[in-house]
Amino acid sequence: MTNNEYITLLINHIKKDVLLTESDIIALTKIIEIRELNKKEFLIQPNETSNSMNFIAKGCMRSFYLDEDAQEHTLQLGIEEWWINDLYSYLSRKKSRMYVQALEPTILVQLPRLKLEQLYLEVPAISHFFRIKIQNAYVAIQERVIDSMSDEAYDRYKDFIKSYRDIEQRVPQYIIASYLGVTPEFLSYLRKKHS
Amino acid sequence: MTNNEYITLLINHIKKDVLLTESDIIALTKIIEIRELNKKEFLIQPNETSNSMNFIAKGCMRSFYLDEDAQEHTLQLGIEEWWINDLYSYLSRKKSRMYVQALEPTILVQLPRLKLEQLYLEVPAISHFFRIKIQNAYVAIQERVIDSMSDEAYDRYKDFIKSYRDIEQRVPQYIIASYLGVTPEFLSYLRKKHS
DNA sequence: CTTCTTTCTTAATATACCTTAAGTTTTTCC
DNA sequence: GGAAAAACTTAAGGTATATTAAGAAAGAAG
Repeated sequence: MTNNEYITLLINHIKKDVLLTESDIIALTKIIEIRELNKKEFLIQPNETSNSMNFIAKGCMRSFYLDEDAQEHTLQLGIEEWWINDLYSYLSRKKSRMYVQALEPTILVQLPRLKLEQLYLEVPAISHFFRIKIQNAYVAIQERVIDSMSDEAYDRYKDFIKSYRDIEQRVPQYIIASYLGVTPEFLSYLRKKHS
Repeated sequence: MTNNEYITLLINHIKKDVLLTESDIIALTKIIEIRELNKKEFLIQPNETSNSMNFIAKGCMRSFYLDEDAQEHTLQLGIEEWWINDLYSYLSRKKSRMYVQALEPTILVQLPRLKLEQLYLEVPAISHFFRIKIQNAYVAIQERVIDSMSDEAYDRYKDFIKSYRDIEQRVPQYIIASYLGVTPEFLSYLRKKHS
């Protein structure tokens, strides 16, 4: 795929939620940056600040953090046409405590914050689009709090598969375990027991 | 306290984050509604839709939901000068699955959504203020996901006390237990063990 | 194709947390 | 102030999940 095709993917994605005129699209296209990541490469690391919105045009990404015992906890996963970020750092402009990492060779369509905020003034539809996205992110994370309170790990695993059907096949089990908050050994045990 | 004092409390609260002119304050005041709740009374119940932003002028509130086993899970707590809501329902305009309940006799300063959205057009500072609030809510809930992944319940309890120092004394232990995701018996055991 | 590395599984032992039940303390309300 | 209700504690026995360690399978690299 060419860069233009990646940009078209983003534009069609946005058009699912809001109307864009030709001039909106031109203004949007002007601020786009394409970023390629190798497998395992980091987009964001602790103490960096997120300065862009990142649309996955190709590949697979995750965000995670390390606890005091250096255990990984995966917070978010994404594949083609999902957004990935440390939204905390992006919104608050504070330093991230997280890693955002490519799990496969990945191509991102990026919108840098400063230019994007300028664009909001010119193209209200884009502002509206991101308001919706941030609301959805809020809803999703609240869903995650609720799911994580279901103390049966197998129920959480079923919830995970429901929300991430397409992703489950593409990421290693140990990352799913770190998303669910169990050890890989226990996830392996659960999968055997219920199959 | 009189209604005017409750309104002043809200205005001063907003002024901590954004500048308000006299005419902004007048426009804001026009849309305000005061709501009194008895102890244990519900502001929101499942299948209702949240249609206002709710500022606690006096009292103590919580939001919680019931899981399939009818267990309560407390998601948010708040006292004077905190906001309480099912922000999911408010933002998405969908039916809530949660309860929002007064834990003490409570007085809310409410801003109804339709009028508030009109006000955003007239008074950008108010729009800006709520953008900040919703970003903060996002940050807080992400914090909560991260905290809830610390699998040592006593660590979560210490985190809870750090973020809710003023609230801990005012709410029953069993609600704290339902916030932490443990049984009241186990919380009681932990408190004894670590004291 | 072969070797090295990463990921996944199995199983034994250990522990955090739950369930139940009963007793105690605190709060509510007439 | 006293009775009833609500909240808190204690303890015994049970279950879900962690830890450790070792081997098997799958993937990456030369």
